[in-house]
Amino acid sequence: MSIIKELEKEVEQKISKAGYKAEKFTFVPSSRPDLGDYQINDAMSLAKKYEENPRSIAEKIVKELEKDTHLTNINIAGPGFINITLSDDFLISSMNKILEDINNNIDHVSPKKIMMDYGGANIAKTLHVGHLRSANIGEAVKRLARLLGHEVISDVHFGDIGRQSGMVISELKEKYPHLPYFDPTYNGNYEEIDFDITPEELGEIYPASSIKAKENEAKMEEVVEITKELEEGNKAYVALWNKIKEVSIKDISAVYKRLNTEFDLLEGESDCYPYIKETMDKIEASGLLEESEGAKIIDVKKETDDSPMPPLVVIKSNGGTLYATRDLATIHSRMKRFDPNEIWYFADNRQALYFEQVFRTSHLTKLIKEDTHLEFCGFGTMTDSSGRPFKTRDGGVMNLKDLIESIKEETLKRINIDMVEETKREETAEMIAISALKYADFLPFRTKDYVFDPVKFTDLEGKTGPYLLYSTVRMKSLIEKVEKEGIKEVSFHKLKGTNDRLLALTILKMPMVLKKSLEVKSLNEIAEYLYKLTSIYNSFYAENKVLTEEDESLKSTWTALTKLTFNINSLLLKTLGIKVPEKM
RNA sequence: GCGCUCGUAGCUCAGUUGGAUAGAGUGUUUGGCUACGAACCAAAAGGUCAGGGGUUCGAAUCCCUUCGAGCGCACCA
Repeated sequence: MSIIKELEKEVEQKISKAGYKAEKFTFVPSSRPDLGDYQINDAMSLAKKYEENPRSIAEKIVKELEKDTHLTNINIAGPGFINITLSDDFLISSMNKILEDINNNIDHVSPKKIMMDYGGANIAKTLHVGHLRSANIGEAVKRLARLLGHEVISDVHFGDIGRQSGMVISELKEKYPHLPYFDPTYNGNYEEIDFDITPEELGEIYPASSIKAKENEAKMEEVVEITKELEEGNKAYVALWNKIKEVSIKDISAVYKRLNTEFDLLEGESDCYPYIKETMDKIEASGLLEESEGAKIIDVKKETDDSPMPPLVVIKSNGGTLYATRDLATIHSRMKRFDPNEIWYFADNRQALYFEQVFRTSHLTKLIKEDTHLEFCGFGTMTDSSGRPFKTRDGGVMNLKDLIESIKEETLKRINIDMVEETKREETAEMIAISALKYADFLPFRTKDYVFDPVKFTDLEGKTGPYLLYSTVRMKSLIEKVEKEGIKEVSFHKLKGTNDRLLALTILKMPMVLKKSLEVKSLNEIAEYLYKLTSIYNSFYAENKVLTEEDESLKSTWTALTKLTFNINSLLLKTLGIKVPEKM
């Protein structure tokens, strides 16, 4: 348990010793740092419950709190706010404990087995800026969940089948009609056909096809037919599709790697095919499947619904599967193979209603256990400055690789060439560019739509990834210099100045930040916290000269403070999936 | 039409299980490299929290309402 959590429990006990039982006990960092470090707001709400003056309640609580030697300057303000200050001795011993083991600053959870579904890249398309959020947020939440003690299995869940496949094949047929894949009389081995396609070309095929199919009914009919034949195992189409998948997955995986996004499972929608029959048998057995206009549907309305809830189509009227069929079969497959307690899905908010339908169906048809928790973690859409989903000038969406390259180019110009060896500059620029991209993506709250402004991502100053990296690298450099010079020991002895104390207090807030972030599955608070901690450190850094400090115990304390901040930055940046270079 | 989400500084965003004086970055103005690394630090200015009403000791936060924006509403994913 974290030090601050232990203190919180202690304070809660004091309140009950004073004779009160708070319903919503609040022990939070003070909004008035001039009055104290922490505040307790319960006297006001207790006043109503116990029909007593809030200030007299506060006084009784204060009397108990005063017995605690960790706390000083306990005072009551306004209608009954209790302000308390942590003693320097307490802060110093806390900092030493955390320096010794950072787990003293983390509250672990009771472990669960969680499957996380994020990434969701589409085989038919190259990765664009819209794929950033799912990868970044999913990966970071995974790392955070593991840090706090959960067992997590992540799956990219490629969109590797469905109408998009039909779109691509149909377009290739139009573009390369001579290919043997489209020759019904072809007798040879489809695997040996000499045909290559680049990721770039692939990137153009799908949008072209999609536009045509929207305008041309005959084209759409062909797409639907090809999709169905592919699903049913048409050898030519399967061979062609496998080739496309190979090219595309290789390309996509390389970008994910650059984003430090790693998956335990590189499965796709099509991997659920062996489970579709079992899944449909289970759904059928529930007796809830109905026929409607030729399709098979499930009514997922609830009596408590106060808005319309459309039924979920499970099998199309042409007998084919669709997104929902495959998501349900994937759930069945995951339950059967991994038996997780929870499954979390990271996808665009616009899919919220759809997932609600799938989750209800899973419960109703008992594809999952009674207590299996399915959760949709939606994220906001990236829009342009006028609020519409982001498009580049020519109407397409910006390619993720191009974006990374443009940030990298900017970064390369600013690398400190005296510090970074020539052979490492490329790698360093990559790390800095990725940090800029990822950090900017974490700052807005998960569910909020946000404006894609290339300038925002390419910013290298202010509240940015490069700022955090630069400061962290500088801390490391300082620690190395102090150690090289020779120092007897590194630990906290005394706090001097407001920044030392502020830094210690900020460090103690870390457990709450981590806990809350995992609860809401958003990284913005961790991102803000990192900036806050780093900027306080930088003020401290500008104010004090550690290296030349003559007071031995102060030098030791300041080195310890630098080390601790560095350790926390390293841990949290790693959790966000951001790598720190040696120099920059 | 029904539903969901949202509206906070010039711009981009935090803050919403109700707490004290609404915060950052950026931009603007100004100061600091003979310096443990200036991708840094210090300071100023910038607000009817979309408008109105209500609940209460207390509202950016909860409820009602008006205006504005985005999204979703069965065989796409």
